[in-house]
Amino acid sequence: MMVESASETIRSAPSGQNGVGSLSGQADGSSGGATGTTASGTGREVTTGADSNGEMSPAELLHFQQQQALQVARQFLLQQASGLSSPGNNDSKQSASAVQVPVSVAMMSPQMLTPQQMQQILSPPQLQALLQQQQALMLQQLQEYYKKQQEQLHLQLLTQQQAGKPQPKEALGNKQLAFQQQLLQMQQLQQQHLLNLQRQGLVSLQPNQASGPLQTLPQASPVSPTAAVCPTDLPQLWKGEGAPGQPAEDSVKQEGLDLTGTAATATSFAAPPKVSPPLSHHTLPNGQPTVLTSRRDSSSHEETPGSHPLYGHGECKWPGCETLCEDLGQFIKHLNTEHALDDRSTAQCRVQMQVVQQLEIQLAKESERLQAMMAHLHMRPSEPKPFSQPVTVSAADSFPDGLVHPPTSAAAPVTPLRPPGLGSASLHGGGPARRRSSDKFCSPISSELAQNHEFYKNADVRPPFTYASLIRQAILETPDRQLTLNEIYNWFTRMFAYFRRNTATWKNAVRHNLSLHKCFVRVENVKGAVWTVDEREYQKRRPPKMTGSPTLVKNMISGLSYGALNASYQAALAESSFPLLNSPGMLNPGSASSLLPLSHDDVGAPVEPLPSNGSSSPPRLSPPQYSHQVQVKEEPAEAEEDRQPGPPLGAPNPSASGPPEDRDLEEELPGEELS
DNA sequence: GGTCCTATAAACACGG
DNA sequence: CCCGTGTTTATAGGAC
Repeated sequence: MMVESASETIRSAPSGQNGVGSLSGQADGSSGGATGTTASGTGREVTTGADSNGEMSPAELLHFQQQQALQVARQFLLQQASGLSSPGNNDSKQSASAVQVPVSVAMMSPQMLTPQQMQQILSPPQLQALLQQQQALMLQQLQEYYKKQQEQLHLQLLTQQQAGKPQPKEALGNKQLAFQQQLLQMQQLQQQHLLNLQRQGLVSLQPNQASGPLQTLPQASPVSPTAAVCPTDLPQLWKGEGAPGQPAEDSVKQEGLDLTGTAATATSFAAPPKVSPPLSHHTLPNGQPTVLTSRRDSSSHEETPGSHPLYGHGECKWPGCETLCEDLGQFIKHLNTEHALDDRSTAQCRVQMQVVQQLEIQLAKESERLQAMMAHLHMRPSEPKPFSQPVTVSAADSFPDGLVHPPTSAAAPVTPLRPPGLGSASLHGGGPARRRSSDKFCSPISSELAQNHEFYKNADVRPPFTYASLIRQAILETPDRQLTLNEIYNWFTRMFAYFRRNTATWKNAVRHNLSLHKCFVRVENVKGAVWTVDEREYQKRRPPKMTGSPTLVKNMISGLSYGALNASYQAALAESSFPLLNSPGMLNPGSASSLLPLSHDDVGAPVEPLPSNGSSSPPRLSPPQYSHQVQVKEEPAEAEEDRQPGPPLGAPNPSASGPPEDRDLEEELPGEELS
């Protein structure tokens, strides 16, 4: 989809690789480019089990099952995510393969799209409303359900007691057993719910089959999940296959649900003319690497050579699109034509992103619940939670240094699987701690980078940042805030697989940028020259525009301008039949801004670094004011910059280190006034 | 259509 | 002379 335009802007990979810059050792072709992996790695996690309970204590059982439920949820999340990212991987109508991926992936992958970004994309009010609704409903539902289960349990116990087992001892034993069973049942039901949730995206799964493995309990669900819970307004989310008789399709249909499902249900399914429940079906693009057992239903497309995540069962899995395609080729064609980069697709993408986020939140909640349960039962989670996230998803949103980032399935296609729990932080060569400090005044690029560090590092993908911003980032990541040219080179190659491969040209570009932009100041040193960043200059020159990943940028921009957002988003909503969101009331820019820390990417967000200045009329600001603001922002950097260049390195010429700044200031202020 | 910004390519200067 | 580093110029595409 978005690839097309992307390739347009990002003019392919540098063709003529004259061996000019011999970066000697560093260009180890280790990058390996976009080799396999894909999201397939998800398939196994949940392995059923759960049956041999006989010896487990209720608490253990509980824990175990909760874990499973969580895993299932996780799976679902991953799939959702992969579904998101997938579209970009194949449709390569044009060429520039290496380039395309990044853009599209960057655009859709949750990994790349940080929660913040997602939030940017979706108007805060929308998000909030969604979240709240969904959560409320889910909670309500679960609570009701569990309540009922417990009641039932109680009842059963009573019954048993009344039935009067002669021996008290046995009675107790029975009681326990009953409890265990009940617990197990509850857990299984819960798991089922989760599975349903997952399944909804999988059109293919048949209710019976799906439930098969689960129905290990004899008294399996006297109370069908649905029945138990079922307040009519319940999100279909849980409805799923609760009712055996219900055709999978049925439940599937609502899949739009989770995300909005709630909302949608609550209001009504005002399916727009064109596409009905848009989000529906596709959600789980193709292949669900399935969680449970190895059901073949979903068929592991991922693995199949000629598969596409958005293509399955002969039809396009794009949200709201069920176009039948005979073969992959036809599908690709369809994809490129029908789902090209446009407002609609973009918006749909956003919606999908929200779906994922939604699920993440749910997972977090479940996780929290588990912990609470465990705590209550005085159990300490024995097994290391594979996905243990900070329980509160919101935490991820606010990552101070943008290091934490949830499910990374998005990057799956290209990056080596990384331990989910592991933030990219740990991988940061430079050292997270160090960066942390600098982040304060680093542009968001840092967070973006931090979050997707792994991705860029391993994927031969062109980072969606300008050379200037990258160089700056490299420099600012340094304690000294200064780097030699060669060190900058190294940073590039270290941080981006892309720059490991396409050497020559970008080095030239780096040099060119260093020389060209006033924001880069060259400081003579004992051992040579180092480059530093003049934040003032850098900030000054940002407002104008942005380049890098056109699509990404575009999206970010749109995310910033509510007008655009609303337009596209509503378009999507219309198609997605999310009436609730569509209601004007939901879109409230005012609250939006207050809720979201609109952090833009350095790439395209001129505003961030200079918030106060963000009024975007820098030049107009009175000199004192302007300079003041800048200084405040910059102080830390400057301070270091001032000292570092000189003293630490021997500073033969103190004039070199100190002056540059002053000089700049002098030079700049006038310039500002002029502009 | 003009302007600004960025990317890319390439020529050239300089010093080690 | 080669190489790395810097500087500068030219060209092209995208965005406003």
